[in-house]
Formats: sequence, structure tokens, C-alpha cells
Amino acid sequence: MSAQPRTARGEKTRRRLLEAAEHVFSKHGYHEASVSRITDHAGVGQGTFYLYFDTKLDLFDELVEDLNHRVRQAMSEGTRGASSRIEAERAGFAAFFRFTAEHPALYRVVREAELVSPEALRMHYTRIVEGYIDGLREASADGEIGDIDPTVAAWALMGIGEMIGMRWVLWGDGDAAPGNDADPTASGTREVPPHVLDEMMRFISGALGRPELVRDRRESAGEKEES
Amino acid sequence: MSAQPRTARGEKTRRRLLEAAEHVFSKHGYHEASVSRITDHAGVGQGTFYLYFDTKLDLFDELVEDLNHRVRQAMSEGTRGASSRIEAERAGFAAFFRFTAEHPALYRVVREAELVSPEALRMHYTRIVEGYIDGLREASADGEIGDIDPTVAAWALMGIGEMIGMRWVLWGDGDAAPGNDADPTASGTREVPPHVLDEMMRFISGALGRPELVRDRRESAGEKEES
Amino acid sequence: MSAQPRTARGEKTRRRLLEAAEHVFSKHGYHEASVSRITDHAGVGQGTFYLYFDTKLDLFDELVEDLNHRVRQAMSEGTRGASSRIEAERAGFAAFFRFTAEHPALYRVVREAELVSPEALRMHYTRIVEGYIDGLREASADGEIGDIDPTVAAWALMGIGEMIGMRWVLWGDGDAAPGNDADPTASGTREVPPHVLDEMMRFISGALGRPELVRDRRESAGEKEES
Amino acid sequence: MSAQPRTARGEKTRRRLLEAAEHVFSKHGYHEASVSRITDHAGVGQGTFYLYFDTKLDLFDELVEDLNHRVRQAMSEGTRGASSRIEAERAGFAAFFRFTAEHPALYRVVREAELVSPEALRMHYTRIVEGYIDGLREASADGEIGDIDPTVAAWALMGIGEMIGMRWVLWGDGDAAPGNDADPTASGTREVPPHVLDEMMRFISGALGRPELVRDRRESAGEKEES
DNA sequence: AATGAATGAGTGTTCATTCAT
DNA sequence: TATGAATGAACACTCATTCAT
Repeated sequence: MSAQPRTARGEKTRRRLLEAAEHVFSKHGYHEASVSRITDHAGVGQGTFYLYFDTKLDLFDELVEDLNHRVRQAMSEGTRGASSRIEAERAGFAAFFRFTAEHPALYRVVREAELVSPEALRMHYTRIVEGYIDGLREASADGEIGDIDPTVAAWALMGIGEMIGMRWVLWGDGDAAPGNDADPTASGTREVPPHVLDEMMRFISGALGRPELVRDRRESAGEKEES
Repeated sequence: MSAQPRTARGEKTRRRLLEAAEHVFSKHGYHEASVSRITDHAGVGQGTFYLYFDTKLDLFDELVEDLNHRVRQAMSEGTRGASSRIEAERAGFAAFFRFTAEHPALYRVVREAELVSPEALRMHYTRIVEGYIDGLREASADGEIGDIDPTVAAWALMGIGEMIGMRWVLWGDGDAAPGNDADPTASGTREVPPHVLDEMMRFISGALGRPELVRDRRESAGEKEES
Repeated sequence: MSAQPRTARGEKTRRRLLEAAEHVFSKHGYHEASVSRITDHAGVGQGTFYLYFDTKLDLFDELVEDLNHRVRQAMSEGTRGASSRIEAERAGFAAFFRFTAEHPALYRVVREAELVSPEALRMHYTRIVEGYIDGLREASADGEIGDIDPTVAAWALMGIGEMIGMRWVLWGDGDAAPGNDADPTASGTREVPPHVLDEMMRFISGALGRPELVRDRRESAGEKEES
Repeated sequence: MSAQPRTARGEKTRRRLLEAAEHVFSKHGYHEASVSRITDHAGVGQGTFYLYFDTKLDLFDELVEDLNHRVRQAMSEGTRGASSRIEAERAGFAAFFRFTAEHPALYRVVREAELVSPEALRMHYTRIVEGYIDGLREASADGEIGDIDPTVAAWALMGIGEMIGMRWVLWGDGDAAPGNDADPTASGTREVPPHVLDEMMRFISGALGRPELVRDRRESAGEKEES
């Protein structure tokens, strides 16, 4: 594993490297993000990198893990205080999208991980999914949702979140002219439009076996628009 | 675009390169798949590559496009003859998973595309999604499904398919020891277990607003198991 | 040596290649002028090149020789009918500059020849210089010029012509913004400004030992300007 | 510009590369002088090159500039203490020829520059010419030479020096068998024979409008020989 | 703890040339 | 006569990593 700093100064340097890495990875991806670019961005010498990380891949794995902690925390904070499973789901997705918008690295780094560090990627998804599964199981026990297989449902939810996030957060609302090579991060600040979130939640509510919730909201909402 | 061969011999060589590329890209990803590895695999000289493709990226784009045509064809063939939207959906997913199992390149190449050729990736997803949208709109007009926003639903379906495919087709059934760097293609021959497909379809049926179908099937199925 | 065409059609193809070569060499220099660029420009297949020339260098040598014939012819035509050596000299230089303006290849190709085909370059200069020497010797015998060593004088004249040509024909009049990478040929259409030619001839007249000619012209001209 | 070394060790390495480059460029010209040949000659790894120079062209430009400084310094040192303009001119040319003999790179590199880095070449000639112009203007003000246009005269002098240098320094005295591809540097150790320098100076003296100086020397010299 | 110098294997790409048709 | 396909050596350049200071 990578060496742990023994002093406060070292601790600071290590953190600087991690932050620089998130920035550089999220902008350029794993392969284009050279160690020297990272150290330049962190303002340290090139050799310093190897004081704290064994290899570039090492840093990558750590970054994925770190991001994983952070999304999950953001999501669980987002869902705290939700009065129903569906509400919790919605809050969780909203938190996920917000996090994605603020840290596009999540997307770019994680997607590339499939080919760079498959293990890290599986761990990442599995951990998030486990959170879903727990929630779904509880909700099922409480009769809040139908008796769908929580594992399959959890992976499906994971996929929905990832794809909707990519489509609306990462790419923007689709009218934006694509091909903005200049700064791929630029589009990362978008939000998922409210009606997309609404429709997505109706989709999920139905999926989880409480169509009445869906119908309720639909009736109260009155109108609905097309995307 | 890339130069077209003017003779039958050239045509054959070009196809050999494309096939080699699919193999090498799917095994190593874009960055590790060097041009020389591709030409070696195709059994041609390195210079020959540039007779048919301007750059490595050029070939990549063409490959993504080619795969896109092929999945979509596989899916539309799979759905031909389905008697309802839900049945069509199921057949489409089954075809998609089968294709993925046989061409793991789809996954690996496409996921990496986000960082290599974003435009190609957007095109890829967008085209598949458009097919979904059309189907959903028709089904909605026929009263077969609820009035969910077809665009949002389509992207959600795309996400579900991708994630379930990654989880069960690419990774295998989860008990398999991971970390098999030696030949990541190996796990690509798995199938999505039937009950996973069943649960996934129940999830989707509910989502699309015809819970009665769900209930029906559930009752007729009698038992249900956990993943 | 390079093969000679046996038919009229072959003769035409060969000439097309030579013309394309002059164009491409003069625009890009020897190294950047690939055989394929030449054949493309000539509108023939790549293999056709080797029907008429053994190597790229072969073509280069032939081109230098061809250009040499053409400049010398242009110069001797230019001097025909001159009533004095000095007048002949002036007419010769004017013809040389005109030729250079119309065929920038002369400059670019010949200068690069030093490193590509030294023999061709020596031959080129030597032949032109020999023409000068003959003329100077005659003029000296006629008492038209002083008794300067004709060989040294001839090389000096060669140098003057080349440098003035580069400075005023190739580069333009010096006020032109440099760095015109776009089309280096563009500047090749300039002329040597008349007063530069005048001053150059006064310089040469003095050098050749007939200062009275210089004085005469200077007096009749009255004014003189600075460059 | 290219990165500057931050330590003494780096400084030494950079200088080694510059020296190797002069050697290799002067022997093979820009195109044949591969980076690996240069680094081999310098005894450093190939990657080291890019620590100090951004590109091969970068190094080339720097080398041209460096050579330019050095010739001009050699020339101005050579002319120091000359008692007349004509004497200064002679000393300057002698210094120029000596430098050329010792650093054939001047010739080969500079001539190729026309096609490799036109800007560098123009700068090179222009700077030398500016030195000439200053000297000529002074001499003209002192009545030492006629009132020839100094700019035109300066370029003419530049051309004479370059051509005579090529003919007698680079090629040797003309009897030497040409075509010595093996080591083109070999011929670079020649000197301009004294009588060639004499005749060249008579040519120039006449050109600059002080024919009496010419006559004087001619009379005192008595005889003259052919080259 | 920190660094800049150094490296060499590796990359994508070009090109003069050969050859079967 | 003419061609386009094929080649492999060569090139400029990058980069993760090591090491002396």
C-alpha cells in the first residue's frame, strides 16, 4: 500500500496530491492525466508523488474509494429525515445528482475504471448497491413497497441513476451544442431538470410496486408535460 | 473519414483490421490497444493500418458506430413478433444481453468512449434510446402503458439494461472470484440468470404503469426467489 | 539512371511527374515533399513514380539539373544583345531575378541540395559560374573591365545574385510581415525594386574595375536615395 | 522557450546536448539528425532531450541563434583595431571564413534553415547585415568609401562572403575529388587561399567606390595569378 | 520531507520503396 | 503502362518510475 505520512506537513502534501488528482483525472481521464500534470497542479516536485503513492494506479484506486465514501455520505445525508421509502429514494437521487454535478470526476473516473482497475469499480458499485438493498429490504418489510427482489431492483436503480445523471447532469439538457472539447468539465454544473426528476420518480415508484403513489401524485400534479 | 479500399483485396484487409480492433479493444481498452497490437492480430504490417484509417481514434469511432448498428439490429430482430410492448421489452433486453455476452467489446469500448470520443458515445446511447422512445410512444398511444414521459423512461431503461448487463453478463453471477486480469473476456460468456430477467421485467412493467400485468404474472408464477 | 519512357504516353507521364515535383519541392522542400504527395499532384498512382525514377533523390537531381538549364538559358537570353559587359551583367541579373520570382523552386530546392545531394548543388553553381567566367574573360580581353581574377569575381557575382535574390525576391521588400507559414510561395512573386538593382549594379561596376561607368551614371542620375 | 535547468548538473547536460546537436546537425543536416542520434552523441537518454527542449525545432532555432552570436562576435573581434574600413572588411571576412572552417555547422544548418525555420534564418542574416550596414554608414560619413546604398551593399557583401566561403572553405580548393559523402565535415578545415582573399578584397574595394585603393594595391602587388 | 534530473520502453504515425495484378 | 496494396524501419515525442542530493 501507499506510505502514510508521518508529519502534519506530509499529511498536507498528500491531501494536496489527492485533490490535484481528482481535478486532473476528472478533466482528462486516467490515461491523459500524467503524474507530472498532477504534481504540477499540486505544486510539488515529481518525485514527491512516490513518497505517498506506490504507483499511479494506486492513487487511482484510492481516489475511487474516496469518491465512493463521499457519494454515499452525500446520499445518506440527503435521505435523512425522509418519511417514506419513495421520498428517501427521491432525496437520495437528488443528492447523487448534486454530487455528480459538483464532482464530475465521479463519472469520468468511475466509468474509466472498468478498464483500469476493474476491482475498484466493482467495489464502488457494489457498495452503493448494498445501501439500496438495505433500504429496499426495510421498506419491503414495512409493506411500503411491493415484494420485488431487492438485489435486482437495487442494480436497476443504480443504472437509472447513472444513466439519467450522465444524460442530464453531464451532458446538459441536450440542446447544448455538443463537441465542446475545450472544457469537458463545463457541462458538469447542470442540474437534472425538475420534471425529469419527477418522471424518473414516477417510473421508480411504479417499478417498486406502489402504483397508487404514482397515481396520487399524478392526480395532484394535474398537468404533465413531454420532455 | 477514413479511406475506402478500391479493390476486393483491400476490402478484405480493412475488414480484418476492424475485426482485430474489436478483439483487441474489447480485451485491453482503447489505450492499451496499440496500433501495433491490432495490426499484429490482423496479421498485417503496421503501415497497412494507415491505408484504411486516418488515426487510431478514427478506427475507434468507426468501431463504436459499427457496434451500435449491430446491437440495434440484434435488438430489433429480437423484438420482432412480440405481442405486447412488455413482451417486446423483454425480448429486446434478452437480445441486448445476448449480444453483450458475445461481444463484450460493446461494454468496454463504449464505456471508455466517454473519455476518448465523447461524441461517439453520445451518438451511441442516443440512437438506442431513440428506438426505445418510438416504441414507448406507440405503446402509450395504444393504451398499453401508462402516460410516463417516454424520453425519461427510455433513458432509465437504457441505464437498467447497461447496469444489469454489466453486473450479470460481464461480471458473472457474483460468486465468481473477481480479479481475473488474465482474461477479462472470459467472464463475457455468462448469461443473465432467468430469475434476474424476470425480476427486472417486473420492475420495468411496474415502472411503465401497467401494474396489473405485474400482478398477473406474479400470481401465475406463484413462487419467487431471492437473488 | 532513371528509365526513359518508350512511348508518347509515357513521356507525358514523366513530364507530369517532373512538373508536380517542381511544384511540391518548391513548396515544401525535399523532405516534406513525399513521393505520394508528388504522385497525387501529378494525378498518377504511387507505383508509377518508380517507372520513371529510381529513387526520390534521382528525381531531385534531375530537377536541379533541369532548373539549371532553364536559369542559364533565361540568363543568356536576357543578355543577348547587350552592348557592354556591364549592361550584359545587369540584364543577366534581371533575368535571374525574374526566373527566381517565377520559379521559387530554384531557391528552395537548390539551397537544400547542399545537404541532400551536394554533387548536384556544386554542379549547379559551377555551371552558372562558368558562364560568368567566360563573359568576364572576354570583357577583360576587350579592355571593358579591369584585370580582376575572373574566377573569384564570378563566384562573388554568384553570391551577390543569390543573396539579393533571396532578400528581395523571396522575402519581399522587408516591410512584409514575416512568418507567413501559410503559403511560403506567396512571397515569391516579388520583384527586385529598381533602385536596388541600380545600386547593385553600381556596386558591381565598381568591383569590376570600371569606376568611370559608375561615376557617369551617378552624375547623370543626379539624386540618389537610401534603401 | 525551452525549459531552463535548475541545477548545475542540469546546466551541464543541456550544454552537452547543444554541443552534440551542433556536431550532428552540421554533419547530417536537420532532417537526418535524429533526436536519438543527438542524445546518443551527448551520452544521455532520449527522454533527457525533452527536459531541456520542447521540440527538435526548438533546439534548432536555439542553435542558429547561438551560432549567430558566435560568428558575429568572431567577426567583430577580428575587425577590432583595423585602421580603415577596407582593412576592417578584410579582417571581418577572414574571421568569418575562419569561423566557418572551424564550425561548418554554420553553413549547413543555416542554409537548411530556409525550409525548416525561415524566421530563424532571416534573423540570422539580418543581424549580420545590420553590422555591415553600421560599418558602411560610418565609413561613408568619414569619406572612406563612396556613397553607395549601405543596405544593398551590405546584402551584396553577405552574399559574397557566403558564396566564397562555400566555394573555398566548404568545398576545398576545387581540385579535391568531390562526392566525399563519407565525411562531409572533412572538407571543412580548408582555408580561403590568400590570393582569393586578395582578389575578393579588390573586388569589394572597387565596389565600395574607392578605386584608388585598388589601384594602389594592384601596383604594389605587381603580378596576379589565376585561381 | 522533498526534489529535479534522468531514463528507456513505448506510442502513434510517416514514408520510400516493392510487388502482384 | 499503370496501379493500389503492402511493408517495416524510422521518427518525434511521452511518461511512469528511480535515484542522488
